[in-house]
Amino acid sequence: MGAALPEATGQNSEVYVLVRQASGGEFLLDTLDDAGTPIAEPLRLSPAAFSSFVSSVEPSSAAPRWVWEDTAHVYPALLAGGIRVQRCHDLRLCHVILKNSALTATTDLALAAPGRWDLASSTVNDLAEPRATLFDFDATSTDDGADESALREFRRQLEAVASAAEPGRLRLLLAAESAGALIAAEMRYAGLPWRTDVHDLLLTRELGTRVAPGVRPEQLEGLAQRIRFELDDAALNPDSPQDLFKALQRAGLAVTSTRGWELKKLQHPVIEPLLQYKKLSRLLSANGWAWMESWVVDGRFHPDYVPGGVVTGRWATRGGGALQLPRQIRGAVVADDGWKLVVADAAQLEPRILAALAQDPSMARAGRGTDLYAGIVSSGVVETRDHAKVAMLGAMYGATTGESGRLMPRLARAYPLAIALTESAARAGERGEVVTTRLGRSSPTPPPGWHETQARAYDPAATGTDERRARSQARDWGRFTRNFIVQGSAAEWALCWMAEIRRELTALTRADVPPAAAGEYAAPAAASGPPGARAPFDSAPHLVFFLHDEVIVHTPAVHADAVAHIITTAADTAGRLLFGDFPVDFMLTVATVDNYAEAK
DNA sequence: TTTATATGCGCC
DNA sequence: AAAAGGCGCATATAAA
Repeated sequence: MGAALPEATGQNSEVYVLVRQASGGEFLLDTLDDAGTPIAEPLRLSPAAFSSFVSSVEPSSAAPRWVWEDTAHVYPALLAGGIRVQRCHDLRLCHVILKNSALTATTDLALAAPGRWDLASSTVNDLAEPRATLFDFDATSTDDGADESALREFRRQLEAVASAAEPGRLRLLLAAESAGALIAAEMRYAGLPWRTDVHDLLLTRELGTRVAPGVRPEQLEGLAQRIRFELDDAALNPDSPQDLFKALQRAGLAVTSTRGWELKKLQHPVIEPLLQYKKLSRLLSANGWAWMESWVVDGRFHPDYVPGGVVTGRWATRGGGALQLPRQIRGAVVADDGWKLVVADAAQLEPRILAALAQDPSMARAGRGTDLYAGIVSSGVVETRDHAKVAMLGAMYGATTGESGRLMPRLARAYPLAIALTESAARAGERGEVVTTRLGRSSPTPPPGWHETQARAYDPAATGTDERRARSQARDWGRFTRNFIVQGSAAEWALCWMAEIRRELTALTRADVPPAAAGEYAAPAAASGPPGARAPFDSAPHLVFFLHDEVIVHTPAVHADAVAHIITTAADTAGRLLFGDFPVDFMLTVATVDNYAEAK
């Protein structure tokens, strides 16, 4: 195992190691400079030798940036061997960004026909099990002659960034997106500590004792009986929207659906038990005992995050619903003995992002050192915090009616730059144009048929219906682009925040764990925590949960204060990375707790 | 019987 | 009064 990495050749240059998997399962490694030029002999390694190689260069400061097609494909196997990497470049995720970005619109990469790099990530199967090889990574060309090899793709990506309008921003975005992929794999591997006994207790208190699948628990059955009595329908199945709708009509209730928010407005003895039934029924079906059985393993919930799964750059999930974990059951998230959860939430993240995007000094000032909505109130813009909040949401989502629409003009007077930015993003969308986030992620083009509908409204023969349809469709897309720049830029801030947290957490305890000697691949030590604790996450603080603007770090109690400090500092760093010296605060609420329900 | 769509509600 | 921007998931129901 004598292959050492060459020294970096300059201050700003980076050493990349492109990792490809050959059809036989062997790994092909190319050491490249930041132009994609080989600077060492390629290596061909067995899977074990590959793990050994990675662990021999990590976590040294001389470790390269690993370049691979799909983090979710390669990284779980390394983690299963107790090996983490510091940095990577996820070709598939970066391809999507560069292909769509307005900043790289004229590059070869953006102009190329769709190929295999445009395929969505395939699903990952078992934890820590690498998937079957999907592509022959030895192949350098496809039938149409296009060279789609990983090396060629990587070079095209480097070239696209280098010739982009804002290469610095894109470099940061690609690094952050790739760090997100590492974090997602690590969080899934480590898992969120989950007490099934506490979960069961919460369920039993709400629903009654546990019953077999398909059987209505006691509390739900009682509510169903009350609903049947109040609607005078002994055979009613409250789980059937159709049946329920008819029964409500028969009882003289003028409803157009069975949605909760519509029922809430009505006065009738059935409403209270019905709303309660819906609430409990949701708990049972979404996060009941069946969910517990299939998603909690050895005291850990393993959320399956999908980085970049949403057009705006937000993450999605695939099974398990980690991004919709209801408040009702957060008490089951309990730190291990001797450990703590540090729960941090970015307060009013999106308005602060908007203030910074628009470089609006007044809005930035409203959020300085305080709750931003309170700051808007104390500036005399509106009377209450609720009004401030609903007005801001309206500005970012495009409300035109209701209370939110009424308050908007006052917001526009107080914060002209911020509101002008949201309006200009909306107008761009209405014209069918693309908008771009702070770091360079661009919105998709309107859906098929959109332009045709717009064109039809300008035809001399256009009817009123044509015009109304076109106007409504244009406004819909304008609301999307208006929100895109804020939500997408907030997602970028969150990625930078998490990447900083991860980096600093690693540094915090690195001294505790001596790096393996070069060429020696140490088997992971036996886990010291509960059965579900997995090395290397059984001894050091690590991220376990992410929810758009919120993170949870599971940490040995002795490190909790240091972790809280790292999280707070990382928020400032993320703000500077995106917005330089523009003076906007990114405030956090940070709580060190034993269980998630205690936070907030 | 299996597969696709609709509904309703959870999260930010 | 209505119910915004982004989603995922379970269940019921319709279609194949």
